[in-house]
Amino acid sequence: MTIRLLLADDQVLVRQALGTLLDLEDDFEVVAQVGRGDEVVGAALKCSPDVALLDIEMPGLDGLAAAAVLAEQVPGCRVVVLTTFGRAGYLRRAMEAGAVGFVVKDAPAEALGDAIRRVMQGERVVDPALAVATLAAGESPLTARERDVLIAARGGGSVAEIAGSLYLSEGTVRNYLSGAIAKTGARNRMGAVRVADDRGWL
Amino acid sequence: MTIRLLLADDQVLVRQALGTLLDLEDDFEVVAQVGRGDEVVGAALKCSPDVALLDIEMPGLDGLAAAAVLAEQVPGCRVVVLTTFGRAGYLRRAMEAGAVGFVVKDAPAEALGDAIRRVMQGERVVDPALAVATLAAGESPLTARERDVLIAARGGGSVAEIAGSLYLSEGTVRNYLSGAIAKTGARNRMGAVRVADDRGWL
DNA sequence: ACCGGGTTCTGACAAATGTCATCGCGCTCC
DNA sequence: GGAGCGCGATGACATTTGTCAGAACCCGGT
Repeated sequence: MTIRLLLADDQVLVRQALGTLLDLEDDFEVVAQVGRGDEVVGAALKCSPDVALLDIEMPGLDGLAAAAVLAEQVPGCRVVVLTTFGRAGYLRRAMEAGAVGFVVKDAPAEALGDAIRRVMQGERVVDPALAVATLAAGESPLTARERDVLIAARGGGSVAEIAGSLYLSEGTVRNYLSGAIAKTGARNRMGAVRVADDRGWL
Repeated sequence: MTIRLLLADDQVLVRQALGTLLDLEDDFEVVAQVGRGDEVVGAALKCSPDVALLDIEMPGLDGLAAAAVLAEQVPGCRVVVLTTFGRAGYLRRAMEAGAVGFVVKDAPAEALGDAIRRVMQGERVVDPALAVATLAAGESPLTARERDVLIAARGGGSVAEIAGSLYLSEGTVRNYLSGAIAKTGARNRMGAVRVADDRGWL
């Protein structure tokens, strides 16, 4: 009984290479490959894979959102997030989205096959070091609006532009920014954006 | 006569997958795999590959710097840069560093094998669309110091911190920053960092 | 009914940032 | 040898940011 796999990664070369690698294992069979997040569910419905390996950075729909939709619409398919960055917030959000495994791309190749087999046994698989880092980063202390403002600030606009895009007054934006700067422990906007982004609070 | 390959990429999983994929081709043989830029030259000297495939983002020494050293110390080895981002400035710098090929990771797998075979024929291989984008982005208009200041600013520090780290006065830093903001067409530091980074000027 | 917290605003203030003119130094190119 | 350019600095200035206090509103919980 082979394990049927769906592979989603926007980098064609990486996806094909990974597909080849996994197909060489006797008990794996790659039944679908997609390059966009919004193609994941369709492919899963058609090919009914046992496990979906999702990258996070994808056009259309990001891997975390795709994982959430998949968990809801194709409950028989287990989700393993396979991504470049072991950023703390990603892991948290992946788990909230219903993923049962989380593998970073700089793990050795055996770790991936191992993870797939273990999630098929019903286990949850996460790199222990990453799990610790996630707990250390903690829950986001930002309010919803502070988060919005930081996201808008990420593009590099002035307070006036941020205010315009969110339909807020400039003073309000400055207040939220001030709060976010305090909560992140940064000393200015750039630092706050950086810290919040790294911790996965955005 | 098989083509001997050296593979350098910091993500173990991607590297192994790529190695497997390439090894399946009859005329390729992966003779060395490394995960750090500063291991490239040593491995090349020991294994004398015909072509080195280098990722840019690597710890130790970045792929572009590694390419330059390699071109100088192991002239018999052709360099193909294989990277995630088709950022304009990367291509320019790769060529200056002596690379003869440039492949982005979201090209189809055949493109990679094709590129390797063509550089072995003495051709230079670059994705045409990327070449156009590079010409459009143009040469960096930044002076060396403006570039330094922007790099220092990327971390999110204040003018005082940047000045301290570069041993400059605060006024001087403000002047350079001002010049960089004007040249990038941005309206503040964040925008300037963003634009310059995207264009590969950093 | 009251309290607390998040949202939104205002106004005021200090600090940081961005702009400009100007200077001197050293280098290169003609 | 002078013109031009990048580097480094200074000082003055306007603008933008960041901080703080206060006030109104809505909502959920006690």
